[in-house]
Amino acid sequence: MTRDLTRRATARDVAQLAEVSVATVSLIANGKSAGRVTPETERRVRSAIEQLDYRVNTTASALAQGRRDTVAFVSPDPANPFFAMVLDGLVSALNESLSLTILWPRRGDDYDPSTVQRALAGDLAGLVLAHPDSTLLDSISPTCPTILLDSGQTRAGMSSMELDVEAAGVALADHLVGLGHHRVAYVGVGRDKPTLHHRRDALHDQLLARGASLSVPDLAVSRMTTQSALDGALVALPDWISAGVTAVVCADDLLAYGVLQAADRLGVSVPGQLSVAGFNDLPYSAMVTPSLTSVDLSARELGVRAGQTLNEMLLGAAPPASALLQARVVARASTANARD
Amino acid sequence: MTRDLTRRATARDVAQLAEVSVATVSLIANGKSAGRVTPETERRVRSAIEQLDYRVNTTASALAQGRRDTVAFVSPDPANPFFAMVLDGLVSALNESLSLTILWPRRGDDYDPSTVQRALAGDLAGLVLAHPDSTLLDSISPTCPTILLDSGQTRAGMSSMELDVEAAGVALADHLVGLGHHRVAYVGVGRDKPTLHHRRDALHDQLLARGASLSVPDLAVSRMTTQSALDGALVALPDWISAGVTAVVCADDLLAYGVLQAADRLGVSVPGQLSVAGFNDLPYSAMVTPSLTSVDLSARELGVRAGQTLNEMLLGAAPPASALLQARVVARASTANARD
DNA sequence: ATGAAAGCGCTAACAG
DNA sequence: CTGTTAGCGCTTTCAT
Repeated sequence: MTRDLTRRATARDVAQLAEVSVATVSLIANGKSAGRVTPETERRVRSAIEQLDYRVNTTASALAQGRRDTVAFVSPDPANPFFAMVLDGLVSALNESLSLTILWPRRGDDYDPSTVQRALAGDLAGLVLAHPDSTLLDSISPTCPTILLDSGQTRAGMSSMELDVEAAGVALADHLVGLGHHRVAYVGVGRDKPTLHHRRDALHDQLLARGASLSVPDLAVSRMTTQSALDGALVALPDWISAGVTAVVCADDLLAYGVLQAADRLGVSVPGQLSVAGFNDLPYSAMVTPSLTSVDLSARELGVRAGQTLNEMLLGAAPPASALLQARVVARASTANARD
Repeated sequence: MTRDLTRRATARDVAQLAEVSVATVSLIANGKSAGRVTPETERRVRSAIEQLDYRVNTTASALAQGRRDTVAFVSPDPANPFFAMVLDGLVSALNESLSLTILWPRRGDDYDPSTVQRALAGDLAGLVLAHPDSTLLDSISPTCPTILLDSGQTRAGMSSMELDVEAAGVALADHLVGLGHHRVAYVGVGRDKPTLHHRRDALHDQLLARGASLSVPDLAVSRMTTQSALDGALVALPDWISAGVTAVVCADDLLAYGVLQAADRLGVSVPGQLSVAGFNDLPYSAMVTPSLTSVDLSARELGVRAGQTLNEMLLGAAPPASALLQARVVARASTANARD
């Protein structure tokens, strides 16, 4: 893209100034001078480095060493705090020497093969795919250690890191049924995301096992946004109420915010008349929506584990078997009992 | 970091297979073959490329061209949605051929010179610094086009992109005084962030001009988090009330959430008894806190503009004068009048 | 202890 | 039209 703005000093410049060879400069610049270079020369070189503000060119260095040092993170939606949390974990866990580049879909809701191809075009040390579509996974073949995050599926040659949706289903069903809820509505997103289906199914199974159920047709909104859920819930809520629904579970807290908002507008009291719960506890849920029950899917932890795993794999460790992360229900203070 | 996992095919491999020279491969792989190569050779080469799953090594390519194609974004806190919004804008605006790498402080609240050094170590096409401390700015010298976001200051050789805090102060003061508020409290963060001081001062000036004022000592919390504001507000709120304060303005919506929460716990009704406002409208504020007034600082737009500016600078345009972005007050439906 | 030299994989003149 | 050649800036044997 750009060439040569205030050209940076090269190792040769330093070598010339310090009157040594580039090899020597290289050694010193990389801290490998231990007992291989006279203190005196070292001093000269360091001074030259400082004087010229020299820094090794990582591109050239990487090429010479045949080394890759960048990990790519691709996620569907930067606006969803879930991915910000994962990213946070990932960045903090990744080895210092690795740098992270992120890719998001240029436009639209979700990323497609071309987004991943953009990533794969660079030569990466590792690749982290958050919530990849199943069709997407079929269309790519990994060229570097690849980690699937919460994809709800596995693929040969890639490691998976899953949220423990089963356990979440158990915990949430326990919680809801324990409060006396039997008729539950579900709000999901109409996309082919295994993890989202999985959340729903796990919950449904557990509800059934406890004599409760998802007793009305799911509300499938088109986008994973609060607005989308608000619009949908404004329409669906009256039906739910008249069908005797006392609790609604959302595939994500973001959707739950919309439902809460709809309830507010329609004069449905939460949690008095209707309990609202969501998967994926967001950082604001606790502070802002005291009436919301969330299932903490440990998004940040997901990122941390992905980072650690990548560190290990890049050091030569074998790709681990799929890992499963714990989930737990965060029931807020004012969550009330169902009254029917 | 890593070497040689399933070695990728090189241009030479392709050349050998297709029985042409690497130069020809290079031309074709870069779409520069227009009328410079026989359809027949091109076909052979393309087939070889496909067969070997060849992709150009971006590291080598970048080195050969003396080109930099990565832009670094460094921000203090991944958990703050403000930066996620900026990032969103940045990614969507940046030229396709540029890739974005992000850096966050390894630990702690804010980034320091070492974080920026980590960025500068790579050779970057551009650098975007969000909310840099003033001391930090003094300690670095840019080696590539550098853009300061909402830093509240300028530096030679770097361009600045500011939120229009003055206008925000006017709008917010208009709004509050229009509702009858005269005694206002302020919640800030005890850090040396010019932009934050600036927000406060702009508001204060405008309040004074309208016969109102920040009539109690600021609450300066230690971290830019909801929890931090909650803790602080639990202590300060009673004092505010007894001092006749009817509105509180926070340096960020994140803090406002904490104040809202504190009000709830202390039985102070919002907006009946106390109006709460925050700078920097977050995506959830509208949905989740109908009683909060926010000043939309157009964070995403900030990222977009930074991206566009970078695109232009990398194409050779001169660094623009500091740009200023519009702000507007988002007053939610239930914002009530002050009653005193 | 230091330097010379051979690449890393690719691109960009320049020849033919 | 296609191949040859000379680097990009750095690392790394291997001599000296």
